Amino acid sequence: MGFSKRQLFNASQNQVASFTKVLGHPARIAMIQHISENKDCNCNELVKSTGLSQPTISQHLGEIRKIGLLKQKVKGKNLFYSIDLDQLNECRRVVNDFFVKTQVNCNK
Amino acid sequence: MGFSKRQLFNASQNQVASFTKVLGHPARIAMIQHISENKDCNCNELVKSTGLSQPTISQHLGEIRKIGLLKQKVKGKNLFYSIDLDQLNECRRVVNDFFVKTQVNCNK
DNA sequence: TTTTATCATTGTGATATTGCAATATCACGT
DNA sequence: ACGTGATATTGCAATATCACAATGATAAAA
Repeated sequence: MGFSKRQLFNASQNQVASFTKVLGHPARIAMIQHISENKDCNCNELVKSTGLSQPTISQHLGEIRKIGLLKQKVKGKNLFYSIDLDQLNECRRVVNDFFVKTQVNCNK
Repeated sequence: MGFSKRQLFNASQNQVASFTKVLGHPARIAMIQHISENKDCNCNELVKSTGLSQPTISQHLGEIRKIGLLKQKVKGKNLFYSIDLDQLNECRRVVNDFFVKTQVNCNK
């Protein structure tokens, strides 16, 4: 095989997994942190701060964008990235919900 | 390539990523939920509840065990799994910390 | 002792991910 | 128009992940 059998699981389970999957790489964690710490952060800055190549960074940015965590604004030839706070909160809520429910169930 | 360049990132970033990576698969989310909802849950029960094969479940259990989320006790030929609540809380704390810090940084 | 039940491990095929070089695109400045 | 800088896309190689069949290990039951 090699692929995930998503159809076996419900929407909520797949949602938690799709959020956490994107967070499951240290480069993406570092990138999200860097973007949050530096207003008007562009791709080149992420390349420098991580030590990864520009295509690799661009690809990771695409993954982060897929779950809606990224906002971008064009300024001339530059693209400045920032975190979509609403979606970050949604992501946090979904993941935290999973933790809380699991914990509550354990204590029954 | 194909491997992650962990050495480029700090311990905290790698820790968040290693926790979320394990949660980044719907089968493991479903398994953790099922274990939390059913005291004295064994491997066979997870096979039935997920629809995945026994070796696959065993492999996922190994991943969950790696981050310390699993406790197990032998009862005859059965192995009963439960969630390690302390580690679940630790995991929750680490992940939530990431969210909180990111959010705070965004608002500066 | 043989069978049966439960779970882990190993081996394998299929697919996904990671990372980068090369190239493409696009907007600005000259 | 041309060159330059910033980012995305493509193509590729290396590695990791996912899933399962086959097998191994162990302990209760027959």
